[in-house]
Amino acid sequence: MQQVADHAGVSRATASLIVRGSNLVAERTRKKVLESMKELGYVYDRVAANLRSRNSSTVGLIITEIGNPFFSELLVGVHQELDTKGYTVILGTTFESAEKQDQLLSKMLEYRVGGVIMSPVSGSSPAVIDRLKQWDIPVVLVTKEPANSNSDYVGIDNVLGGKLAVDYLIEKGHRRIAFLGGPSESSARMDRQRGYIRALQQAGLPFDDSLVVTSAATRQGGREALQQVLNQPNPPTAVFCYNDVVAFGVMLGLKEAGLMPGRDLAVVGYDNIEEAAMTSPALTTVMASPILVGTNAANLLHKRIMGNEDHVQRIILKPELVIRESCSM
Amino acid sequence: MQQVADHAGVSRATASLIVRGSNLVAERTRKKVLESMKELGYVYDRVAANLRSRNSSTVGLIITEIGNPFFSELLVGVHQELDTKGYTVILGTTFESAEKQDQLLSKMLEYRVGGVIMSPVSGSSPAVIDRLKQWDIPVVLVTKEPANSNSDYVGIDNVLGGKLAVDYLIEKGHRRIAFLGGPSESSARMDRQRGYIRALQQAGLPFDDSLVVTSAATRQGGREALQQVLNQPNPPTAVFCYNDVVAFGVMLGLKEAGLMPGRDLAVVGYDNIEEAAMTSPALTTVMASPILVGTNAANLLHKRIMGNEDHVQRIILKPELVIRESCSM
DNA sequence: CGCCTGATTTAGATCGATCTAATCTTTGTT
DNA sequence: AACAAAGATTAGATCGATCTAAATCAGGCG
Repeated sequence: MQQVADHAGVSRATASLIVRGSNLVAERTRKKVLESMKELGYVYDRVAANLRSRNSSTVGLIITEIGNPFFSELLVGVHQELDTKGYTVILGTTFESAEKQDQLLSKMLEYRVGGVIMSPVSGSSPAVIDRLKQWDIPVVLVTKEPANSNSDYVGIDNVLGGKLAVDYLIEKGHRRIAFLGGPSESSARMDRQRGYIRALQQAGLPFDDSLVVTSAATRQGGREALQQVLNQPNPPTAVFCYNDVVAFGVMLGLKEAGLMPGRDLAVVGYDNIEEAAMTSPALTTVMASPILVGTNAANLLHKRIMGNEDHVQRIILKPELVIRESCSM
Repeated sequence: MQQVADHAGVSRATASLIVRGSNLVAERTRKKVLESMKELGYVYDRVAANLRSRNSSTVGLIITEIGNPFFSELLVGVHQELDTKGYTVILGTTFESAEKQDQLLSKMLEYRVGGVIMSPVSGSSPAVIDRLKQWDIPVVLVTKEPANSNSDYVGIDNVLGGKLAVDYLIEKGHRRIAFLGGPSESSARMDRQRGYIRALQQAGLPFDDSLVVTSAATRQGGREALQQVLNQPNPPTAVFCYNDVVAFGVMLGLKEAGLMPGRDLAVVGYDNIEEAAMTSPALTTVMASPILVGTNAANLLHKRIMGNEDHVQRIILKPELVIRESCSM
């Protein structure tokens, strides 16, 4: 920058004003300096700039699992939205490990990010988040939140989602409905289960806890959960799955057992990831619009960083049931 | 850091040595300073550190499309590998726009990344990459490369992949085989087409260019390409698709037209993304192991950054055919 | 005890920008 | 013509670390 300034016959300070697009500077000088920059092939050092000005233009995104399309779609939403606002995203994945999550948060601190969007590891305490807040780094939680965390939150009405799914199954005539998959400590899972129970109660159906199985939120988890429930003396006629990925595992497991999803067992998923429309039978599922969660979170974080929001926000998106063929009995 | 140093009764320089894990410092002092850090809640400022020491510990990853599972799996590979080596990934998506790609490269420069892994936009010239090299920033290209770029490259033997797929279809008795989808300028697509043509020639089959259709590398693109080829007077009995996502679109289109993939038209994909095993019928496809591409690229970049590689590397992974049910006629 | 050697520690400059507060130029007013 | 107000520019300190080269310290030896 010194070189540019010298070449254009101005001071460093003036050159600095220009790269920042200040209107304090005369049009003639601006042109002159801009030319010098082009001529010398000057590259702005955003890192040095951030160091001095204390505002970061980078934000951290911490998710629990990158393999799950729900999160990669959420990433798309966040990324798109923040990109247009001029932020740079630095990415971290916890793989559901609290230790990794701590490391990542430390890293975000060390990089002095302007804010963080995170989906906390199931069962993590609000303390980890307070660590960021202590440094005045805004945090927006997505999809899950630790009990009584007092943070901005963007998520999905999981109780409603669970209820929608199970109401539909009941309406279709099912009376033994299982709830399969997902990690037990996850707040999202607990809410979906709450919806499940509420629907049963409302229909006067008994709650049978042998029909509720937790597992990893993966295909493999879904397969295993299905085994447990299928081997019972009185197996269910329908299953509501923690998410679409689990549902895929369940369908895979059914096929392996020579059973036909939709005919021999009704299956409902959750998330409505793109692939849900492509399986056979196409998956009936609760639409959670991960991209929308992402864009909302990004917008909220942006406002927070700008200081345009004063009190804690909670954005709860309403899910909808997408009916396809996996329960057409 | 000044505060920590004062509190521990040492100088800034000593404290700095300690955070960097130097062995020049006495064990007793180290302990003392580490304690002061804990007590004062000190947070290392990696940004400031990078500014002075000129080595970045962040690397850029530029991909063309985040929605495509091929890339999100590649991202997983890169991310995992670089994570363990202590790098931080900053992410960019070009959406196949050369302009966006330029912007992203500028951004990477401004952030003084230590290196870049990128899948260049189809048809981009080597000039954009030279811009980085001029600043001594190592670049590893993945999956596609501009004509005579002289860079490190990790990719898949697409000619072989195309040949494997079409050989198989020919062996199954097909004689009219289409090649559908993908952007025309993409080097990956051109190579797969080359393999397709080679297989036809070897079997003494004629090349009919009305059976080759380009499109966006998306589901929708696949659907559209299918229409074109299906409305012909003499439609094909098998299609080889540019990638799995396109193949999904094709299968969707077939179902919409009341046709059954595998029975009425054989379908082969490319990539072997996770979902390929889950569709119905399960997709026969060429396994390209995006994760492996990612980890290889990450390793190569790491070596380059360390200065452990002297001459240009090209890593070409050999694909394999994964036979499932989508051509079981 | 003084000197040398190797192990520790440190002062001060530096990375590339921004910020503050002051200075230098214009322009407008009476 | 004198002076104030507005407009444009700048010197020098600063952000939080690292680097260089020099200073300090401890132990061993003649």
